[in-house]
Amino acid sequence: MTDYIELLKKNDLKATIQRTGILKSIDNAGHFSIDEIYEDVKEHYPTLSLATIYKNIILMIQQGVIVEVPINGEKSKYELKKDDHIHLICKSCGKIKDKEITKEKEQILSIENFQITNAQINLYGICKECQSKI
Amino acid sequence: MTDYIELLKKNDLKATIQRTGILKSIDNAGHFSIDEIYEDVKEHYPTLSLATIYKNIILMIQQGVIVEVPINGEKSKYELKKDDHIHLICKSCGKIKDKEITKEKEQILSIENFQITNAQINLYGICKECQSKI
DNA sequence: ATAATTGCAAATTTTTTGCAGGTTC
DNA sequence: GAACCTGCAAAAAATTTGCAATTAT
Repeated sequence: MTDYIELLKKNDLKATIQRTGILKSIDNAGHFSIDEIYEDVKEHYPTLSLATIYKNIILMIQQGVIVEVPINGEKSKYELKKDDHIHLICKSCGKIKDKEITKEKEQILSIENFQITNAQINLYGICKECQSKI
Repeated sequence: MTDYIELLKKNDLKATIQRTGILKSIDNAGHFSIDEIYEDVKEHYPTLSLATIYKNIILMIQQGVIVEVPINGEKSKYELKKDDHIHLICKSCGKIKDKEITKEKEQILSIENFQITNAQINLYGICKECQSKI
């Protein structure tokens, strides 16, 4: 259970209840879109406005607290920043699972003459659960 | 030089001049956003409307002619569909380069219990040219 | 106390839609 | 000739902005 107040302050952002709420929501879900965050946080905090979410998503990305996860054909989702990892995106149920990037894989991805700062790897397909539903 | 008329027909789409124009524009540029396509095609075809581009991008993705390339913090770009490959996206100049995924790399990316249909790999960083500009 | 943040409403931007006229096969 | 496509204008959806009141440090 992350301390969101600490996380915000560490990144030069004031710890408002809206921000901790947004972070908690994203963290619980793993990956959440703006609208999903809005619906979720509003439950506990009905006065929250969409504008506040938009402003804060931008800020928190700038400060490196969260990261955008663009998804084909959908609105982007957001996740807490952590080490680069692979997203397994199920085209059937829509769930997103994280998978660690091993040293081996990292090695393979490295490329001459290009200084990589961060990787974004989305693998689209059918997850185990959906495979067995056939 | 691809035959866009053939490409469209093969994928059950009528070969209109707007569609071949859009495809040519994307193909020349490698990766283009809706707005970039619009500005580009309008040069030769001033009556083209944005609505037509939107409609056709959706259709051509459905038919597998083109593919969406989502970019962090920007509007998506689109490219002609081809074998999965890596996008090297320079954070300094914005240029996108394609890099082939070899069979061995593909092997290594494969994951148990997940049936991959397509991969989307974006590596963000600084390209060779921008590195030497320092 | 100060500077930053919120939430509202309005403005802007982006995307979608309906439809009459035109085009492709 | 039938089915499909285009471009327009209008509608809807998504995002940004300005500002007065509130809140965090």
